[in-house]
Amino acid sequence: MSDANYALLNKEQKEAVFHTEGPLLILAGAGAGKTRVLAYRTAYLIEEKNVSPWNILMITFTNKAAQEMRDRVVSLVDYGDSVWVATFHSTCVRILRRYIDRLGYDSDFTIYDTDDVRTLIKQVIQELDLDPKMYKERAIAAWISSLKNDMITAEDAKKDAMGNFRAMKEAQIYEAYQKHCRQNNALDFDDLLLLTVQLLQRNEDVLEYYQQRFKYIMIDEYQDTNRVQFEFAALLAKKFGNLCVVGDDDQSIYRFRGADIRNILDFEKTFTGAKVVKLEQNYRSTTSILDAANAVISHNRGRKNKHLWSELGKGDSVGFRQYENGYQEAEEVIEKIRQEVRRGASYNDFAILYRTNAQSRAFEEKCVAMNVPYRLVGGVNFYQRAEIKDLIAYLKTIASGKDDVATARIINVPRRGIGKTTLDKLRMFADANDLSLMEAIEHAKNIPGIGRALPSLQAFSMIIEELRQFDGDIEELIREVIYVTDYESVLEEFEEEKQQTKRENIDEFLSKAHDFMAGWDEMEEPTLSNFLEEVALVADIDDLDEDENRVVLMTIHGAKGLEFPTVFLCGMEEGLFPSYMSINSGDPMDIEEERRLCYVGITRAKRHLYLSCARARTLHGEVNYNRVSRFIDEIPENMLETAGKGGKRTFFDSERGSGFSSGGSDFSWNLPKPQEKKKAPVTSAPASFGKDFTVQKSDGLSYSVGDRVVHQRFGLGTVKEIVDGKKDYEVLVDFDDFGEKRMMAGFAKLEKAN
DNA sequence: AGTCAGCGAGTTTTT
DNA sequence: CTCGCTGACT
Repeated sequence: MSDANYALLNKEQKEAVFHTEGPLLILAGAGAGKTRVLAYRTAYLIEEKNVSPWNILMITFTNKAAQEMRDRVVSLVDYGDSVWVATFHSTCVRILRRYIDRLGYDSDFTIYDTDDVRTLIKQVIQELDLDPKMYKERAIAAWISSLKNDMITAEDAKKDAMGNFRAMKEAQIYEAYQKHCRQNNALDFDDLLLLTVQLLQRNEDVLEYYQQRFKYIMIDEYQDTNRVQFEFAALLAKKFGNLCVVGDDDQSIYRFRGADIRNILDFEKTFTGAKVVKLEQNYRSTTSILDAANAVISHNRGRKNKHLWSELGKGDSVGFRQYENGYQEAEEVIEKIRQEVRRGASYNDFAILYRTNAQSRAFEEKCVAMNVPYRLVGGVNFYQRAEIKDLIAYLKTIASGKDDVATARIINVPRRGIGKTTLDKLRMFADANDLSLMEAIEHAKNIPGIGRALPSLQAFSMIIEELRQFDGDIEELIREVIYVTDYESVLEEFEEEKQQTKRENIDEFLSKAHDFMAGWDEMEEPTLSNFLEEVALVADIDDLDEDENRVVLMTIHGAKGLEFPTVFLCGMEEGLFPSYMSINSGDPMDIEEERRLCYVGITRAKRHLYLSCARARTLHGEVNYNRVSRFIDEIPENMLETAGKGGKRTFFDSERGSGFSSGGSDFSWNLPKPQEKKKAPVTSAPASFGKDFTVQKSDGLSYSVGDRVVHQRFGLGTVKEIVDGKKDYEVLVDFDDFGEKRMMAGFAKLEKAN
């Protein structure tokens, strides 16, 4: 009947699963099976305790984790898909969409990412006539975020700032920023949580409704919750008290983002009578790897005492190498991977982890050069790329027009001769008449002194109006935006290679829109604002597909919650990891956080762990000479396999037998001697890197008027007309099932049908 | 009024 | 090295 087999659980796991009533803290070490415990606990509640799936709330940090959890629960128990599994942020959005009018916002609010926030703050600083050198939007944004995380409002900040000039100015920026957000009907990430808590606090009926609905609440990664998140959970759980949190204080790595480790450390104090279960058996890693992890983390103070152990045997020793520079490090790591693949390993057995995104470049270059397929996670978030943000800004403006940040972004993209002066006038006019920027544009002819810009503004206004009338799905709408705005001309300003990347990104964006439309039956409705919301709340990690046969490159932060057979932890250098910032801050807690990060990195490895660093590293065009990281020193020497007696100096092809291997493993660190190495046979690496895409050169098309062509989405059709545009062809196709469509050849991916 | 070129400054991790 | 801004030019 049930697929949940509770006998598979160990003693502690059972304890956690069967303890359903009252507050419960599950301290789950890395790889101790917490996802399984949460999924089983949910199944148990539904099957054995007759709890309705509808009454269960599970909160995770990423959409990916939520999806995995949902899949797990669905596979275990009937009606598992009725359990509310979501991230903090999307949970809050869902609540706010329904009730935010109680706080004076419209329910079609847009969501600001960090970029939008900075743009707006910069604008506010200007408006307040403050020196941008003194007040940097980056720092102010971080400051406002941390206040919001601690539930401190602008009014509170102003009170606290009394008598302090600078603090007063900063509080004013906060206040003005918040005012603009409200005018633009926009919420930043922190608002999503903060406003939800305020909503619940101020509206007894809403609170009552959700308390009643979520009788059982579970929160994953509890060590990374901040003050608002804590408040949100505590508020919802207050009525029934069934709050189950899972976390590991040793894996708390988001203090910089406001996470408060005390949430987990003080759980028992806050929720009196809480039961605590410790999961210390690790099912992921070998003892060698766990020993190294334990050795490092034991240097931290103020942690809950626990000791991970494993039954998986000793396994290979942890390897360590110091290379001359970052390029060499990258080359040898990639070469090692190639070697292992030749011996039967798969590319997706490997992850290359590093502290900062800047380190990814060397690895990427070597992957390309050495024909190793890879997947880069992180860096600049896909949706933050300029061309994508432009298109999103168009969509936002089309959808509501209240978001001035979006409108201002695209008002002159492509160039329409609407410059700073005109923008300033528009802003003044909008401000004086209580209009949005878009509304001001629509009334441009009433603005005195608008001068030559008037025709351009009217043209812009027409374009937006036209797009608002457009009848079609989101993917088609985006194509239409590109077409009617002549977005091509924006791309053409860049050099060939960059254009290429940008086109790929736009293609990917189109296919995401397509997927969104295709998958809509699972969601409420495929509206534009739903699409924009989804787009705002995705994290890089969310679309990592572990089944893809590629080496994964990402930061250690990104790797939390994941596991790989072989992990390369690179850049183990003082100043890089731990970071320069954390060493210089003077706050020992900063170093402790770095140490926890190191612990997270180490514990991602299942079978093989290779640590490495470089003597010299080029960063922003400057060469730095770094000492070996203190974290390496914290691992007893006998636990590390270094190369030769010179140890840390040598590369892995030094002497025979001095390689990274030990314990009779079939993996070894020995490489071919340099001369053999020159032209290693090309492996079976698929010749695809990064994203898949088809290139459609604009010189010459494979089809002509009258030809039958196939479109990815619209199927078969007949080419009616081809117009030679500036750089791309504009093609008119009469599709059998969809009628006539006009499209840019570069984006349409049309193929001649036979 | 808008655009372009040259100069200076800044760079941890991200829902 | 790349982004963003200031100041000169069209």
